[in-house]
Amino acid sequence: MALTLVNTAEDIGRSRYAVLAQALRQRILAGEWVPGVALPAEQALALENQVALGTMRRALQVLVDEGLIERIHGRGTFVRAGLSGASMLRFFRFGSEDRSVPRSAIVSAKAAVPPADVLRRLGRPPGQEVLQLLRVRSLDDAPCLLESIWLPLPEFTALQSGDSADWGDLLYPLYAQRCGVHVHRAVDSIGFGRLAAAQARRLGLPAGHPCAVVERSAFDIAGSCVEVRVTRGDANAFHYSVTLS
Amino acid sequence: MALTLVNTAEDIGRSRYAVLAQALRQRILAGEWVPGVALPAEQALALENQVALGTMRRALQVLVDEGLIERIHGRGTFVRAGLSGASMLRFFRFGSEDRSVPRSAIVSAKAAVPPADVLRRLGRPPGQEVLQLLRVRSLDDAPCLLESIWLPLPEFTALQSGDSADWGDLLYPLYAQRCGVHVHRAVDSIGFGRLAAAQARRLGLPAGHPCAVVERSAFDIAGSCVEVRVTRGDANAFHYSVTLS
DNA sequence: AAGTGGTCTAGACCACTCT
DNA sequence: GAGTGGTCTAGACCACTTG
Repeated sequence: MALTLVNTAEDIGRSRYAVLAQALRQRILAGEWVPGVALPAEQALALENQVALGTMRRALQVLVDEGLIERIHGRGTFVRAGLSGASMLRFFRFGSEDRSVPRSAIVSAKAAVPPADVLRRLGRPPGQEVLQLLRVRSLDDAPCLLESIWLPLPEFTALQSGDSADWGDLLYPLYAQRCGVHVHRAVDSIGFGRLAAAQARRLGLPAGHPCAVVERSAFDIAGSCVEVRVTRGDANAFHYSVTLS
Repeated sequence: MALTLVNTAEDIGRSRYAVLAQALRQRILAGEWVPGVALPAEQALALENQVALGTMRRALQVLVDEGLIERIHGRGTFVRAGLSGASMLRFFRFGSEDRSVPRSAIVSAKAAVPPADVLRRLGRPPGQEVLQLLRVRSLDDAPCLLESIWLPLPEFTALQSGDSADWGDLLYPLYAQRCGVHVHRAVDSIGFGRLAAAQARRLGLPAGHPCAVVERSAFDIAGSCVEVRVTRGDANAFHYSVTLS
């Protein structure tokens, strides 16, 4: 299928490569190309759209900068696979020096109606049930992070019935394999709080202990929110670095 | 002065525009061009270096991406001015809705020998004196942030004698005007702690109250550390957002 | 009107990957 | 060797800013 050669109202005044980038973006979001399979060569795309090579290259560069595609010299242009891991560990410095992946234990997995703000973030109507996971992550058998995770249904029904013992330590690859959901972008919102008694017990800390709270909204390539997650860990272990320029 | 046309050992295997970018970068760091005055036109630079216009444009784009220069359509290419404000307020949500600049009060300003790690970050030998500022920032007359600031000497001698009453609420413009120091990049390292009694008193909070601690190292365009700052504020007001993609 | 950066073209040639 | 993206050229024309 070739790009339709229309000049929509939004196109006027915009540069050629910006219009091309937008057209390509829409084809990617529509699923015309999937991760792992190469897009047509830049030559072919340029011909198809009757622009010079350099113009098409520039349009593709826009999508590279957006993180939508990646280009590999000699191999081709690919839609970027989802995030494999966006470890919460980057926010904490626990004793162990190695940056190993912490062990994961699913405490519970059941359908439930979450708080209203979680449903809003998931873009679901009030009162709807979603899949709720409770997870404890441990380093050297010491629990360090507590996670509440909400996943929309029916997208994640595949996780509802199965045995969580063989899920492994990383959820995002699991989402991709079992549910075909690829996390492409995530927003982490950091705050401060205190552990409720039940939470403290699981982490081996006293009730009311200060904790860092990371609220994550994860999105797929089309921009739909596919996961809401709240992670809590000892405030004393929290550490994060930002650069301004 | 024209660029010297030498092929250093580091240049082999590197693209033409990368070599050009490096050469321009060095001339900028050496102070050949300063903020506010335009660089030569891309045409002139291309001629001077005997490359095509597109190649020079690409080299300049590298420096734009690095945040070293900015290009303004119809006006020219400029070395970027320093950060005007890198407000600590972006880490906190205090009551007042408007994102106004908090009032600033200098509590003390004196030469002193700082902790060893501060001297190390400033790249100064152990035992050397630097200028130490203690500052309280307030919103609606309520103190909200406490700052310890260390500035290397003799670069900041101009601030040692003067009256701090007329310094205003933003320090970085002051550094630029009075000391000729332009902050170009800053690294903020975030953690949680508790307020010592003296600190708590200044913020109107109980001793031992949880606080967020932001440790900043600020650098000039050449990469020298020109300020170390430790900011403390109520942990309950801390809030920050990061996006992964 | 003159000077600046921004867009676009139509090529050539190079470097990398896969078969 | 064939196919991919990466670099580089030498132009033309456009859009924006300033005098």
